[in-house]
Amino acid sequence: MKEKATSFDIAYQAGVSQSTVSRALRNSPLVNAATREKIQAIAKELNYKVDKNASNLRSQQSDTIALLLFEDPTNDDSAINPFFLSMLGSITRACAQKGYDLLVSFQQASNDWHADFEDSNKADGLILLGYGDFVDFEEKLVQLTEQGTHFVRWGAEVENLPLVSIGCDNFQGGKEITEHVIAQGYNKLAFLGSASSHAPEFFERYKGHCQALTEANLAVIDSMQINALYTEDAGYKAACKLIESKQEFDAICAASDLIAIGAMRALQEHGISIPEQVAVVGFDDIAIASFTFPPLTTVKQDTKLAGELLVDSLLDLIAGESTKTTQIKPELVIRKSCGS
Amino acid sequence: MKEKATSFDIAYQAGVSQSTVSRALRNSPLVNAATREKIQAIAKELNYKVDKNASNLRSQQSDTIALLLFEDPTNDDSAINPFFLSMLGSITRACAQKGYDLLVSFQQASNDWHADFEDSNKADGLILLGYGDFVDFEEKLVQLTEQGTHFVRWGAEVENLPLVSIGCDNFQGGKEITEHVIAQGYNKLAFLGSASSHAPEFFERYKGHCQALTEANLAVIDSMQINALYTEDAGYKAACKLIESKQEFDAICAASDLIAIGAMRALQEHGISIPEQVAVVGFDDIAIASFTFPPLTTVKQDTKLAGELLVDSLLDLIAGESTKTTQIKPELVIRKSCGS
DNA sequence: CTGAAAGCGCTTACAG
DNA sequence: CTGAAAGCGCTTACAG
Repeated sequence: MKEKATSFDIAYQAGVSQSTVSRALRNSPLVNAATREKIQAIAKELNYKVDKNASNLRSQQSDTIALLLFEDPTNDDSAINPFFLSMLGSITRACAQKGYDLLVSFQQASNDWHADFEDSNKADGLILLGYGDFVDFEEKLVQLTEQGTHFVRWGAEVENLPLVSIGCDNFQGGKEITEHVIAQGYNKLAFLGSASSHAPEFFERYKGHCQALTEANLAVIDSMQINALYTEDAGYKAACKLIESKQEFDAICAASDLIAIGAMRALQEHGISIPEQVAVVGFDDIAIASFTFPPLTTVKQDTKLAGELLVDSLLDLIAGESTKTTQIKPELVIRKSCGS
Repeated sequence: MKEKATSFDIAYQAGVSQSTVSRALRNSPLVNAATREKIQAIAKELNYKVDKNASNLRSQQSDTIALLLFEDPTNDDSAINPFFLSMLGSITRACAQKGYDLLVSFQQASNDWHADFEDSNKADGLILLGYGDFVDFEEKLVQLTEQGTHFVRWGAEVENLPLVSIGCDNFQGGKEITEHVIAQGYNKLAFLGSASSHAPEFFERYKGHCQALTEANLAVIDSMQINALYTEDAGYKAACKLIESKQEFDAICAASDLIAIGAMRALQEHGISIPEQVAVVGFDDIAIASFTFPPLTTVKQDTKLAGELLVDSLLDLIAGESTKTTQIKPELVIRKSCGS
């Protein structure tokens, strides 16, 4: 391995000062065009790259964003939730487009994550992504805000907290899909998914669900809401519980696609046909949803748009401009798991 | 926002020198236990974090790995290949376990990527991931090697090149699944996927496929191999081409799950039943594979293991130790798309 | 066990 | 348009 060239080496070869090299390499208009070209040619020849550590140290910015992905700690070793994986993909792209590097890091909600990347100057700002018990989070988010850390998060809006969030209009999504289910002629609907402020997204979806029920003059029955968090397995178990409860139901609204897929598995094992006997709908529109049998009717959250909004908002924040919390419009995706 | 504390602030408060602070914070045994604790307490109170740019600059290492993901440029804006997304997930986890940060970056094969991250000292080493025209790559890989860059790549081994690669035994995988297809009673097999050194993984799978054919005394018919690269759409088109060619076939071996899924769509549109009239098998075992209809028989590449091997090998390289190219054993996953 | 000092490789006022 | 110099915040010989 050759020794790495520094700006001094280039300066020496070009017969100019190191300052001029630095300027030329950053296309400063303060430098003579001919000199600049000469310097850049030498830099290329020497395979010179600016040392990011040095330049970041000096300029106190890193052109890097850190993405903190919070994982369900119960879900220790299996695959990442496909929805977040998809978000990760779109955020990566959005960063690349803006010329930012992306540092990806998994976190447990319990960790000391709230004061790491930006404080250590490795990143100019943070994107927070992931489900998790929101109540546990809240305190740390407040702390982040107080420290003046630049960050945005994916998720439901939080009252009384000046956080910048990008999220889906979960209430509206939950309402629309429930309306669709009802319009298909089903009227004994169960909801699979937690409904508490610990999981605000699910809670909002549930509230939308209830609203649609009420507007259709259907009763909201507490025992028809069964807790389930995040995973296919949780959906499977919740559906089994529902079946065992002997309550009558002809439709399942799941708080996520993964839960819906687990519920479908439970129904199929019990010989219940979808959608003839029981309709199933999900939420997210992960890639898998179009390949289930029958294909899953669901609510699409546009991850591409979400990734772009997240990155754009964060960059605004870093630039000292103001941004606002934005909600993405959910979009009904009708396939075969609910009615014709 | 409070001013960020530096090691000098801590030194001042603790009544020691800045050198001692630096030592204490890195748990150097050279420092008195009581002093160390005092310093660490103050650091915590001040919310002090070591400035990574400064420490990296000084120590010339970053504890960061860069993951370069090469994308099929034809596939400009759609989702990332689910297989690579899954690899990304497992690499992220593996890095976290080793205490390394992960910088993720999308690249076009044509870019000047081969001399960026490590040379700019943002990362200690690189992981290269992605399909792409391998012939175009080769030259850059040679260059990387010459520069002494630490890197490992996911993919087929390359003859005559001293690269560290982690890959699947594609030949063996292609052979085994073809044997399975034949064992199910099919004997007019088509192969959907490119078969040239531009896509070495697919090529190896095809060679394994041919080997199995030959061992079963079945003829290898060139026109039964149809080019297709990476996407579901490519698989769809290739299958249509096969159907239009009027050749008789009773099984499709696809070079990847995505291609297989596209092929299934084409068959279904033509009213051909799977697996009764035509069997379909894939390669990769992406998450979607178990949800297709019928569920896809395929070859699993263990992405979790792959991610760990990739990271471990790279860290060995960075540490100056030797590593070797490793092949992961493919594993047959039998579902319903091929025989009972 | 501790401190004074050098230096990692840049960027950026400042002076010309 | 260019150069000499300071300094970003650490780590690490060196000396004690």
